[in-house]
Amino acid sequence: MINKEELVETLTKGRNSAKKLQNLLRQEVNDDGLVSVDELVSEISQSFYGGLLVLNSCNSGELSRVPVSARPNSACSGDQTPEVFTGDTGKTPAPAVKGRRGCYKRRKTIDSRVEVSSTIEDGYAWRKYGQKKILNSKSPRCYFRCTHKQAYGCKTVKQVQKLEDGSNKFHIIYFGQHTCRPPNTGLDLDCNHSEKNHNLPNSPSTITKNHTDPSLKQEDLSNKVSSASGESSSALAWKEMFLDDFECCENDGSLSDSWFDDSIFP
DNA sequence: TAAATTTGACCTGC
DNA sequence: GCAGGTCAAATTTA
Repeated sequence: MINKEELVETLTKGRNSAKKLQNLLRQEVNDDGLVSVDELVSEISQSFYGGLLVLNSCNSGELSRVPVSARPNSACSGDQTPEVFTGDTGKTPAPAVKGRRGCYKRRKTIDSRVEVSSTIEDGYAWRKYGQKKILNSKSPRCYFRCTHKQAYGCKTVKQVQKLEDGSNKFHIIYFGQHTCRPPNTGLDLDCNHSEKNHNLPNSPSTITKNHTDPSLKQEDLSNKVSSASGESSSALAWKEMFLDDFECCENDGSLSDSWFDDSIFP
């Protein structure tokens, strides 16, 4: 019997080590050698990622999500997000009452992936741009786009909806892949803009601020943010933070649909 | 004061 | 016609 969780962890660790090795080699090889080093390490990285995908494909349980830090960075070189038109749709839009509101094209479900997680945190910074009550669903659906959409044209969006099976988990659908830096790693394989990305604020504060207990004092929230914004462990810290909130509410019996309605899904 | 969130309006696709 | 997805003004927050 394979301990899959341990296997995923091991593969992820191996892949991260490959990244570090690449960064080290980059400092020591000349331009001629750089290409082959990059190719080699990328191949290693892709192999790890492929292994993780295989694992996840035959796993519908807790391992249903590939750790964000293990995603291949190749996505940085190409934006596959379905185009969201903000103006020119090919058709002549009816004159809007206010500006050009609503001139867009609905995204398709291709290039999307689904996750079920106990937390909506994934290490990336998201900005909420909408919320919608869904028919026959108690929980509204929230819409997020990458915070770096403007800065780097990262068109990744995600939809988050609380599951109604009583598991307090979230159904998350991602559209497109990030063209900004990987989450909280500080390590880039082949992002053309890796240098400037390293200076980007990428804390998950955006998405978490309104997704924690609203009764939380501001200084407490700040403390949690700062303590969770470390380079290597921030994702874990934020996950723990969420779990703390959930457990806290569960313990006093306040973790109910109304809790989500008022805080995460007001 | 800038950035993020909320929320009603508007548009697309089925 | 309806449900869902996105926009953007208003509001809130740091």
